[in-house]
Amino acid sequence: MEEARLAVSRHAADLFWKHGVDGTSGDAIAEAAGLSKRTVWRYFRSKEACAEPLLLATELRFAAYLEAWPRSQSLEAYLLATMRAFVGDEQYVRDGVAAARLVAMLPKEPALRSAWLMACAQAEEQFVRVVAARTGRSPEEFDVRLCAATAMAALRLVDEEISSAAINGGRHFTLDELSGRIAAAIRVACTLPICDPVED
Amino acid sequence: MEEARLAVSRHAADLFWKHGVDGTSGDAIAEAAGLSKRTVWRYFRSKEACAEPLLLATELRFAAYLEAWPRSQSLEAYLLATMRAFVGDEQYVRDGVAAARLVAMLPKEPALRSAWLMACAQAEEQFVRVVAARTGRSPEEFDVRLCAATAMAALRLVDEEISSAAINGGRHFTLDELSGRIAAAIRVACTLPICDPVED
DNA sequence: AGAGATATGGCACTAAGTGACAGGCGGTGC
DNA sequence: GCACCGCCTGTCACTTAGTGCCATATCTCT
Repeated sequence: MEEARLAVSRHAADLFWKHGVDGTSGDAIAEAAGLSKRTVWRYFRSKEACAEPLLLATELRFAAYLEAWPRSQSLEAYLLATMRAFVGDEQYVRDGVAAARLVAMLPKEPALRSAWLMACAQAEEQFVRVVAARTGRSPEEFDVRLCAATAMAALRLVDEEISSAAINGGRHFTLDELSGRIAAAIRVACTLPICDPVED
Repeated sequence: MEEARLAVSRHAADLFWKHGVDGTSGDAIAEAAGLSKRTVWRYFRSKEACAEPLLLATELRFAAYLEAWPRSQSLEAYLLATMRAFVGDEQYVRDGVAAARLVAMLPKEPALRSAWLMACAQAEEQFVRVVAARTGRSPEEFDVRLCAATAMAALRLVDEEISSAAINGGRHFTLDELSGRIAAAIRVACTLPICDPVED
């Protein structure tokens, strides 16, 4: 079910990238995904929303890995390690490129921006759990949610910057650069001390 | 023009509040605003987007006041003073209540959430300018944008919490409480030292 | 007065999105 | 084996969000 939505999202992202959001119809998405229009509208509330699962997938896998973040490891070390693991996963890399393309077209496509922000908002939820786990506090606490929100804001900014530089600017990034910039931004943004090893 | 959009937005927000987003049609908004449907769709790309100007108005007036933030004053002092000024402005208060209502219905109305996030994203731009001015750095710098993003994330969270408590929970807030909580959250979230008086 | 830029309305039209009903298909009980 | 169930999907008619195109009003500049 969630996997099916993601599959549709991959096709939608591809079409959005090739023809723009306005240039791709709901019918085209349905056809590319091999589904009836009706089913597509059952999966998504709107055309832009078709982009969400793909956008979310990248952030979510990221967050999912953070859930497994050992308390004894620093953010930098863990991030670099997980990103090394990621590049072995072909699907992940493909999704990452597709997502970056979408993010890179945000300035031109206001409709995509709302999908992007919605995806970030969902990923924020996941972050709340990570912060809660790492600080041993409740996900309801304001400070916990605040820390998750600022961390997510940092990740979003870095993502936007890197995606634009890579796609529009043709720049290249090494894994160390990528994980380093993400970690640095998150470290600065976090309002709770979660980035360094925590003792139990 | 911008004023006209805001006027439509006020009517739309009212209808959204009364009948829900799905329960209000574009025609209804147009009629309430005394405009043709055609003009409404010229003003807004989508139905949800009709909510943006109102949502934005509150944050933007807030940010506009921050632009005038004297370098010698702390965040807390200035916020309290400006909010005292705000309550004298009837229109502002009405808009604030209407905006709070919309924010309070976010959990039930996914469509509104995207409008809300878009408004926050726009307000973030304004924040970038404030942070740049107060630190004497360029609005292009990553650190400046990061600080604006985290501050905006804090403001968003507080807004969501307070709106929900006030509208859904029937709670009451004094000006000191309001400005205090906003200031506290922003102070914690900021990644650059803009909250205290800056010497020139 | 007349040319041009800008804002609006009217109306036909396209495309996004929904409701209602009818299968298809994998369990589960017997 | 079959009847039953819940769940997902497709079809098709339908509503409503949203656009293209042209006519008209208003305003400004000369």
